[in-house]
Amino acid sequence: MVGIKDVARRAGVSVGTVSNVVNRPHLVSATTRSRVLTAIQELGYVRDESARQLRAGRSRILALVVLDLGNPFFVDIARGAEQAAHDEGLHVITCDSGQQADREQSYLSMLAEQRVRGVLLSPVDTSGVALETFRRNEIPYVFVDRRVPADEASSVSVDDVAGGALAARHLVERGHREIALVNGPQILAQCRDREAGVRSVLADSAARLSVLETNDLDVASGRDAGARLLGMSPRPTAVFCANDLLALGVLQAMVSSGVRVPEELAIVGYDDIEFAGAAAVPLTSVRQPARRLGHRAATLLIAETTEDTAPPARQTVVFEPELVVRESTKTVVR
Amino acid sequence: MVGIKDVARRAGVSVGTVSNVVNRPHLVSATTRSRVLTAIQELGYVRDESARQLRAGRSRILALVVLDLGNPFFVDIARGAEQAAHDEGLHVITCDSGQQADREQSYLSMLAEQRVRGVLLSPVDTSGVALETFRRNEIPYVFVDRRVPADEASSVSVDDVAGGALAARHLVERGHREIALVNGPQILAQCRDREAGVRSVLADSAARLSVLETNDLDVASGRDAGARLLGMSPRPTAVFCANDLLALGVLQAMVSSGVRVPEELAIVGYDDIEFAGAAAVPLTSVRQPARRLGHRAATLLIAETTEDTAPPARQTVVFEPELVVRESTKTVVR
DNA sequence: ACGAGCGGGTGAATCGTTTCATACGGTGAT
DNA sequence: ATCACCGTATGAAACGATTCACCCGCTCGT
Repeated sequence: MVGIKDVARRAGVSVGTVSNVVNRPHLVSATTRSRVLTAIQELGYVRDESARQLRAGRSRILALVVLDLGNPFFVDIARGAEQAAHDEGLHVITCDSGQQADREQSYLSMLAEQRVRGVLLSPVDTSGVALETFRRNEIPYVFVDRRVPADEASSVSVDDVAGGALAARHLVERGHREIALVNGPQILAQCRDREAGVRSVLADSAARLSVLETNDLDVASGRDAGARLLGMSPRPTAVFCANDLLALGVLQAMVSSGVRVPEELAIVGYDDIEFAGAAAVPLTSVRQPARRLGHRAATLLIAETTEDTAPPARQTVVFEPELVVRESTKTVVR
Repeated sequence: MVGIKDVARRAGVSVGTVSNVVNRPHLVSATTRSRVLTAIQELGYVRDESARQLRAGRSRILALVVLDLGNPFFVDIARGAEQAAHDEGLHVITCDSGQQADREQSYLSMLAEQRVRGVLLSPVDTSGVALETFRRNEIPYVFVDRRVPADEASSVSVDDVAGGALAARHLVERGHREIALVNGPQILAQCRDREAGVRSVLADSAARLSVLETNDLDVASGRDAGARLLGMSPRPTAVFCANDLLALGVLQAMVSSGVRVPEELAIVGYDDIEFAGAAAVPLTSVRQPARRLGHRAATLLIAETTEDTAPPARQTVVFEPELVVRESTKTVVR
């Protein structure tokens, strides 16, 4: 494998000069520079980032660890983050923890060993012990889609309590009195918060809430929940699902067993992924600004890594969710 | 930042011994080992992969470059690849080229600089010049979802010609005579092949084909194509879309302008992503074994990187697609 | 005429790890 | 008594790039 020494020999200069040509071309005379550049061309020299990084002590890579890449919501976050990173000449690598604490931990260890420049994290493990390593080694991290106290770290999130409330209020206003919540696992703060939002609204209403908890936040779990929903009595007239994948699963279960949506069951989802509007019955959903979330989080993280002077103050950014009403809740009860 | 030297000092041993504790524990006596391990614990030592890699000459990372992470098909490929890599103690980083040759090139350069162990590539750029670097530096690569001659590289793909034919035959058998193909850009081999499959079937039939080409393979492009479709006369009675995202877009356009599916327009998609079955009208689609694709490709790649003896023979794996019939083509014409 | 300053270039030290030749005390065979 | 060997531990060389102190040959100001 060709290294900087080979280039230097070929061009008849020292390795220092080659390095300068690559990194600070203005320090090198035009003639030498072109001689070096042709040598690089001819040999097909590609610089070795690991050596570069060893010397520099840190890499040019940001990491993003998400809960589920199968959820387009997180893909959008990734896109926002990548865009912000790209503008700074950094790269983002995205890791899918699949909502499993051990996989998350495995990725985090890997990232620490890689000495990534910083980490964007949408955590499973709420305890934060996994981050001890980063703290010790001064690798900055920013939480995405999860609010944390500002003294702990910066975070960029969407107000999930408000989002849950938005959905619940909508259903109550439509006249529903038997409402179900199909929620993901309680370890996820998003799920806890959305439920809290729902409860805060329903407490002041005449509506009754039943909660079905699923293991995963995916379509298959939604189908299961849908099946369970069908067996309930009294059967709810409306269901709020903790995300759109669940909602699509529930909807599939209804369609396949001939239950009409929204006449017999109204459905509200969460995230407003692109597929929500294309569903069997277009889904009412709580929209989150995913791309902006990712972009903003990456921007914050980058600011923390470029510590010209003092480390910048931690920030807690909270976006507001927005209700998008579609067919799946078009009916009014009573 | 704490390094191996700090650990060595703390434990009162040499750096070589610390390295042995971490990498070949059996070479170290139990007492020394535990002394070193506690030192590691106390100091919170995390080994530096870049140094490790510099010495080793290559990393423990595989890369996967896909056309569009917004397409669940590629997410499934990624999952399959990750699983295969994980079993070998390797990690996969996934890059989204967004079907743009320049972004693809940018990622490939980055990966070469990182000296990744190998690359799984679903290429935009058909020319393959981008791979010159990998060839020179002996970084193995395997094509995913794209067949190439075996003397060039291994590849794992699905027979797109057969897939296109499958869809077309299905529509012809249903009695359709005016068929439209909503296809993605011709630079993508997948699109060319699927079209070829369609044409091979329609040539022997009484059906007429009109082709609408889109710039991207996403839902928005599908909506546009749907709108164009509505303006055609005679209007096709069936449409085959080069992937499910396009199909969902077309379907949305039909629903929002009151055209009944499948009565007025039958739709066939491609990939059979999870959302296809949950669509407004569940989509007939050509299923591809995405996970197996990724898993097999990674397995092949790994085999190429562990060159015990001679480099293994290049392989060309081609899976067969499968038609999944749903509501969107349930009608019979005439 | 002499030193300061400058553009352009050099080469060695450095980053943190792995690995390999070497050392050393002890044991068993000859 | 000598030697070979074993288990264990050591320390230095290597990996490839960056960086920094230094050097050389010029020009310019005084």
